[in-house]
Amino acid sequence: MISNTVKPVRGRPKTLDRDHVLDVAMDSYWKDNIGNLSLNEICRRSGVSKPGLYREFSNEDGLMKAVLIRYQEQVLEPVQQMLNSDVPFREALDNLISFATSVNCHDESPNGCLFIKMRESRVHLGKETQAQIDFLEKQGLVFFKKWVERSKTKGEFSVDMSSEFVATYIDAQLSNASTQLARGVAPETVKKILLVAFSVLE
Amino acid sequence: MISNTVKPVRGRPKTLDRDHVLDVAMDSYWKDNIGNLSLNEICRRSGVSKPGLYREFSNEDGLMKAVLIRYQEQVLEPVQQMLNSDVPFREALDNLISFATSVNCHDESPNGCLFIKMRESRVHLGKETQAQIDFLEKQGLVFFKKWVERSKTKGEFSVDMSSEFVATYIDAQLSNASTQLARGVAPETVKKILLVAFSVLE
DNA sequence: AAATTAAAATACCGAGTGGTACAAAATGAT
DNA sequence: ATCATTTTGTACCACTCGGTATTTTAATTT
Repeated sequence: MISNTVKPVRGRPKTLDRDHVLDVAMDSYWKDNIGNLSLNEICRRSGVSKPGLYREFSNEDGLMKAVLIRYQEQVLEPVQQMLNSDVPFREALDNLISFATSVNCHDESPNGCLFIKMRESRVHLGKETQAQIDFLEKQGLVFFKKWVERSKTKGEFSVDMSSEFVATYIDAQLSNASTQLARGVAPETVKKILLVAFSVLE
Repeated sequence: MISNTVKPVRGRPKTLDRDHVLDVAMDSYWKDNIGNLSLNEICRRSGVSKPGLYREFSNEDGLMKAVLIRYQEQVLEPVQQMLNSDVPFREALDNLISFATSVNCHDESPNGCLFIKMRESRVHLGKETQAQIDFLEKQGLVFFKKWVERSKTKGEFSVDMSSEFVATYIDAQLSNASTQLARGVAPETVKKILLVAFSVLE
């Protein structure tokens, strides 16, 4: 948050609100089809001129990467912190299910996890965005793995599976839930499926 | 397959090979991002002029619907027939896993199920295609449900879940597998995940 | 041979894309 | 007041999209 407080000594004062643009862009990518969502549309929605957007984010790739970083900070990090706390495994798993199936938006529109959504269309995004996706994926898997390992040492997890695989399995099931929510499947149904899929972990 | 044998009495003879266009289109939609794949590109790949394609399929929506129907006939139907046979539940489930994780293409490129891929981007497709997707989805769920019910009466399936939910669960897991394959996850990993996810069904 | 019929492809349409050149505007420094 | 500096937005670029009007070509019928 240091970026917006530094003011240049001379020149026309900046009016572009970086955070506002990122909010609008994040919301847009989240709700609409990423591939069909143009920069023009984001400019329209955020009330920013196209050159202004390019000056701030270089190009579409830069904007998407910035959106992903913001998403990590605002949405993913709290979940990871929850996993890092001393919540018992089963309870943390339930929290995870709640996170994954919570309808996070005030209005209608599709839901799901923006990161997973972008990961699914990874190949068609820019290089910077791809790298950020890969980074978040790797980081997420490491988090899951460490969490499982900690739970094993605490004796809360005794299924005979490698922590690595369990992390992959959880990631897969959460991805599935996100995809289904985005498709419009009822959250209760998604929740039921997650419960059954995770029932093998105890 | 009657469509191509009827020959008009007069006029310039037809040279457009409908099946060839459908093959190319199916392959293209399967491997590439559907949203980024233009009719121009399909014309280029199939060696057909654009008006030719429009004469045959009316528009993009018509082509996609035709592709979906072809996919159902060529890929989905054999699977459903397998489920309709008297194969024991567990064996049929294993077959299903094999189907879902088989790398079906000669060359590199992404894999997965085209139907599931199109279902995921349903909202952005044409009306006819949407209707076809809905039809195939409903039909698939009915198939799964009947299969589970038959297995229950045969005593091969004794888990306490409604056949309806089991059908939904299986559909969800297969969708997940398809999405992962399309994303480039190793088929063996996908297979492992499916095995674990389906282990609750026995 | 002429007329009819149908399918062929070229060449175009308006709209939208990601991206940029450029001049007006707004400030501080001289 | 003028200059230097920075941000602003208009207006444009080449390109691609889905879709079509139009003319040419190849066959049968008369």
